[in-house]
Amino acid sequence: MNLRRLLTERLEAALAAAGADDAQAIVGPATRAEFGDYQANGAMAAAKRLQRAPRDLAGALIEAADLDGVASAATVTGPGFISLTIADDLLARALTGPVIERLAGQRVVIDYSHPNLAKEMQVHHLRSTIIGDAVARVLEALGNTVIRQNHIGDWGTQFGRLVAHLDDIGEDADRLTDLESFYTQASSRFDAEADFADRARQAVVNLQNGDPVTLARWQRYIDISMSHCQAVYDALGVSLRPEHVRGESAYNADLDGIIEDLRAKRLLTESDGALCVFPARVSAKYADQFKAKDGRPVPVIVRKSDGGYLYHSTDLAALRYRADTLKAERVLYIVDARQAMHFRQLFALADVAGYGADVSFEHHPFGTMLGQDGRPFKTRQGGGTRLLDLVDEAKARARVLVEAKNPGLSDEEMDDVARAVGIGAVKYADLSKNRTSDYVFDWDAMLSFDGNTAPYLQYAYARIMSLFARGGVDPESATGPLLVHAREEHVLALQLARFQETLELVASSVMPHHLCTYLYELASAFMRFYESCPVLGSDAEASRLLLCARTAATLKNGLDLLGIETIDRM
RNA sequence: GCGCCCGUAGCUCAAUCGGAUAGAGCAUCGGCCUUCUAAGCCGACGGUUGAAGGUUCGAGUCCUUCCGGGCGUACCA
Repeated sequence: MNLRRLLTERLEAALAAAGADDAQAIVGPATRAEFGDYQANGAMAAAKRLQRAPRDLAGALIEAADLDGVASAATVTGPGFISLTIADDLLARALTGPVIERLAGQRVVIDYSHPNLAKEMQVHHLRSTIIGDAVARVLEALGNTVIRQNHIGDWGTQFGRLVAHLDDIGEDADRLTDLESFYTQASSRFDAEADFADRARQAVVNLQNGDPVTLARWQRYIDISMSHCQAVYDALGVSLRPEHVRGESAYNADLDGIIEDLRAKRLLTESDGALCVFPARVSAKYADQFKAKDGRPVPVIVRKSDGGYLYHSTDLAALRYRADTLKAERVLYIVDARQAMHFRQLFALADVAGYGADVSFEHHPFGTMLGQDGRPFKTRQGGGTRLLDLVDEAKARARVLVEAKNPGLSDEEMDDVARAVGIGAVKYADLSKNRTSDYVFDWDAMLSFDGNTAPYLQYAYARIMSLFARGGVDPESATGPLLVHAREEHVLALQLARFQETLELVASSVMPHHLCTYLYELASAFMRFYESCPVLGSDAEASRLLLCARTAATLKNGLDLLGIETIDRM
């Protein structure tokens, strides 16, 4: 049940009846507890249009709106706010319905993770991978058909030297367990050995020409590198699988056709030997965009002067594939904010070429991951932190804490808790931030288990499960009915009923931190309830057990959508 | 130079379409375990939202200028 939508519908019907047809009710959580549970701010703007006194209109809307069984109180406050308190009967119904309501969904392609297979996964791959995965899970849970696309970097000149190096040392997998040093070796040989550099360049040509032997070597390298990525996904609890991979190389065969199509549509201009599209020239819509410093239009190069292709070409082919073959209605690119210009150009290119005209293409950027020194993580010189190392360290640090906090657990349980807590902390630290600006990678912040963190949520869950274990009650059998007496019970029930609207907000905004904030507030509401309201053996036991069971289910569902484990004991 | 993004408490971050007295956590200080896990709860302290104007009944949010930071800016991705 989506309370926000319900209130919006009821109030907007009243607004329409009052003569303001398309006026918005603007319903949201109340900013202060004294103003009830929700507030509607739309009366003031509508009053201006209708030339009425805001407070009078707000009062009339409360009279006219069908709020029976929805709001137990509705009052005009301040200059014309409508303050609403949700009826406990409605909360009782919300708490016995499905935890997540599936809606009529869309076909949504999500492009995320996209590691560069030339090297091992580094911490700067974390954000796209984790954010994209959470978004994919939320959209799926709400009834969308989600198509994950791992657009891996598996093509380009750097693979020439890797293939040449692999050629020299043989396919000894042992030498490839450390991709990082393999890449470094290949790079330094490329710089130092002239004949090696020649063979590396020849390998690039052979790859592009489809030479079977070179392709086999390349495939061997890709397979090994990809299995490293899969190990990271598995360790992180990321839902990406090999079948979601569709890398840059998959579009090779489409590139010539893309160029021919652009040529046929008279969009191409040759400039310094390169084939370009000038969005500012071919469409009045972009006349004021893509300008250089001197005001001249800036081109998007789709084929280099040497005949080679660039990522604009590959991304355009991928875009067309997603629109035409995958039949996407919405395509989400979870990519670094530094690529914002690239995506503006890409979407403009698709627009003038007529690809996916009725598809919503959306770039959802995130800030760069910085080191403690405030500088971006170095990747080219191999100065980054391997993701697999990060996972191991997170588990090790969590394990130390678990041993200190709860020595009574078995060794196996401690491993489970350390994994769930350590990895959960790392993922949650990233997911809980909205910032499109930069993000400081900080071990201490990630592994600090206080405040708005995964362990706090996991602990709340474990406490509830412990309560059910102690009482010998199956959470499934806790069906109420809900009877609200204490203030803490109302607040907790209300927060539980807000899960649906929160998920829908995450789906539309593509911002998982809203779910984190929600879960943190839910856990807080539960902790306060738990401190002040005895459950087992109380007069209100059945109702309170329902609140506990529903909180546990919501925490588990919510954390699962974030890709974070829950444990029954910690 | 031009373009995009950012600037909120000592620190890390919230603030949904422009709403009411800008909220959390950490840190600091003070309380609460003989009953459901103290990885918890309660309280105190902490703000000219970078600056100045403007629009509005109402601005952290929108507009202008300036200051500071990050990123991007035709053949890397």
